[in-house]
Amino acid sequence: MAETILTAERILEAAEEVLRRYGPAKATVVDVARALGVSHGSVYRHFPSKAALRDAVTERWLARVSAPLAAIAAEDGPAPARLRRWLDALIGAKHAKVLDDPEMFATYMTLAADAREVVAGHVAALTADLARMVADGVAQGVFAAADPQATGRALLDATARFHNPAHAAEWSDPGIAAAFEGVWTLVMRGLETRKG
Amino acid sequence: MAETILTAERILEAAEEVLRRYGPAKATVVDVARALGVSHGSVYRHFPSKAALRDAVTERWLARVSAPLAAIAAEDGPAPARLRRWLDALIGAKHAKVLDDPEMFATYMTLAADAREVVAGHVAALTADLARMVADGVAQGVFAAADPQATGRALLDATARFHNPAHAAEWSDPGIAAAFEGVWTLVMRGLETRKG
DNA sequence: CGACTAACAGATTTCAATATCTGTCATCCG
DNA sequence: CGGATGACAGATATTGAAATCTGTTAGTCG
Repeated sequence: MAETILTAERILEAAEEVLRRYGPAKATVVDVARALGVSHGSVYRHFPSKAALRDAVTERWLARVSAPLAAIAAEDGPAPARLRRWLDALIGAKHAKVLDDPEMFATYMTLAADAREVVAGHVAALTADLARMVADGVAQGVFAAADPQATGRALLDATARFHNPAHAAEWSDPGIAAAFEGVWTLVMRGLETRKG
Repeated sequence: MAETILTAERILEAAEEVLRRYGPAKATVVDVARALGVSHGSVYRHFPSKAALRDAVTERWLARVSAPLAAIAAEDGPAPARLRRWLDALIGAKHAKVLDDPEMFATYMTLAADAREVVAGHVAALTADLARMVADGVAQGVFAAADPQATGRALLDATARFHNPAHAAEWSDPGIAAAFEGVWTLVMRGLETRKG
């Protein structure tokens, strides 16, 4: 299997492993090439720069987060429960990642800070999921929202403390779950259609 | 004036100036003492450690932010407008600080990261302001909230993107004001009493 | 011919020596 | 005697020379 042809995919695999081992500060293109048994020049045939390689690693990682969420957003059934499931999945996935591999999480935070464009795409995908569920809720007559896209974004922003990595240090706070319930209650009340 | 007796207050003043000049990484207790024309041993008569001195500087800074907010929270009049004024003041103050002295803002972010307890007190003060306004709104019959304290905290959390320094990099985004309006609309709708 | 290598220039990082800092304390001064 | 000093030990930071890395390209190999 070491005889396989060198592909972008194999390079990404090796880059992820090298990042896991050495961390973002010490992982070099030379290390990645060494792990693959090729010269570092070969890596530059597939990625124009170290930054591009890191961006691609980041994109893969974010895709693994957003794929299952898109599946939830696309489900049938009542929008409110689906929205809750989606948020629980997003928040649960993030919290689990910090818990069971804090160093790798810190590594990805560093990568993401340098990959603003890739992150913007990820945020757009999440917003689209939320907008879809809001629109579904409006169609079902359970949500009131003039602009589902804007409301989707508002939901993402309002819950930032619970899923945005910038707040990761707060996730070990014992009151974090209660705090999320507080925000959930508030925004659900803001989303619901009025009775009477 | 250089003949004034050495007080904690004068040390804090000098420490702030030294931090402004050298930044958090290079500012030393020796620098502070030098600025005051005393030996660094004298500084340790007033503060038990460099960390305690930094904490005190941080506390002063946070107090300058929260004092005007407490005044707004304590005003009379309709709670919704007051709440909006309070949030505008908080967000406006933070954004102004980054805009007109980004380096000092970064310095304070570094200090705050090491002064978790002091920051917790600041957050508690802000939450108390919000809880008070929510409770006032309930008394005025314009807000519905079972637990004003929890709802106050939910408001702070839901608006974190717009005032928490961890998000400072996003504040130059041209869409940030619109994003705040989106969250404001959503949470106000969640706060209002239901008609009919 | 096309994937890969290897050598290179300039930029960045590492490492160990040197200098500075933190926190303490015996001592000094008014 | 209360407030300040300055010298000290151990920890931390700075510095500059040497090593390594990034990105390019001329050239090798199948």
